[in-house]
Amino acid sequence: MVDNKKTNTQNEEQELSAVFAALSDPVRRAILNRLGEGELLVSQIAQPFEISLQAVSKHIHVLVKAGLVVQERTGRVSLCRLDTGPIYKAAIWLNRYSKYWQAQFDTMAVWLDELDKKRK
Amino acid sequence: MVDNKKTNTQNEEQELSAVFAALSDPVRRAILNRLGEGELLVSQIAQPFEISLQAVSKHIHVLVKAGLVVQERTGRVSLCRLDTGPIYKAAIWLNRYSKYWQAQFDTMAVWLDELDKKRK
DNA sequence: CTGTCAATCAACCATATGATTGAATGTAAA
DNA sequence: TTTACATTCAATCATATGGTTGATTGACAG
Repeated sequence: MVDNKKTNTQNEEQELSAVFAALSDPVRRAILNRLGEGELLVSQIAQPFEISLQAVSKHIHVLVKAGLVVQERTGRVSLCRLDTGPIYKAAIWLNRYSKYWQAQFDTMAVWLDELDKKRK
Repeated sequence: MVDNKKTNTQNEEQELSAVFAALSDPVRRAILNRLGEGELLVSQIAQPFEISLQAVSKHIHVLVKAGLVVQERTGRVSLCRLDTGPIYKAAIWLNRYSKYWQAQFDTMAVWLDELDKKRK
């Protein structure tokens, strides 16, 4: 098996790109939010959206390819659930900027307040 | 000033989309990495890349639009530095999945080990 | 002034993305 | 064994993205 450090790094880079790209779409983030509350069928995921079922199915596929969602087909339905392994890596990458977070901590505090207000 | 809760949420969503989209490109992540070590001119940022200066300039512009980089033009040069405020929001968003992190903590530990090995 | 140089603007191109509609697949129910 | 239903596949379309090259802007040096 040919697999050196450089190749690994490239794979990590690609994986990171796929995760961030998957998270860059509001529909996909909404799907992840709903899956955070429990497993759902494709049709259940699609229900609240105004776009077609096929479009939602494609979004789910993007999430699966990025490793954020696992799909398990039993019979004619397909259960989807979170698989947040790769999100670790994204979070870890973001954490490398933590020293800057400290410097601008007030900004974050303000934003957290706003977020709390919205959730009431 | 017309600005209701729904509009705010949409703005937050768009901002989050812009941040994640900006982070989804390996060149832009590399730029952020380098800026993490200090301020740099556009030409200095472009130097290690094989793509054209114009392409790098466009990448920087994407980072500026996402609010991750601030560009300050003095004379004919343009200093770039990190502005990680919006990264807070991305990190906070990711943290909503922290309960899943706990469940799969072993996976993260393994990945962190690999990361350490790479940095040696 | 005039030429040089950092950076951006502009036009263009190839490919990727997100959506649609219609057909196909395959399981469950009648 | 039909029929209905959940999901995916396929073809198509409009727009976004990332790259190129060439022209433009605007500050500094000779």
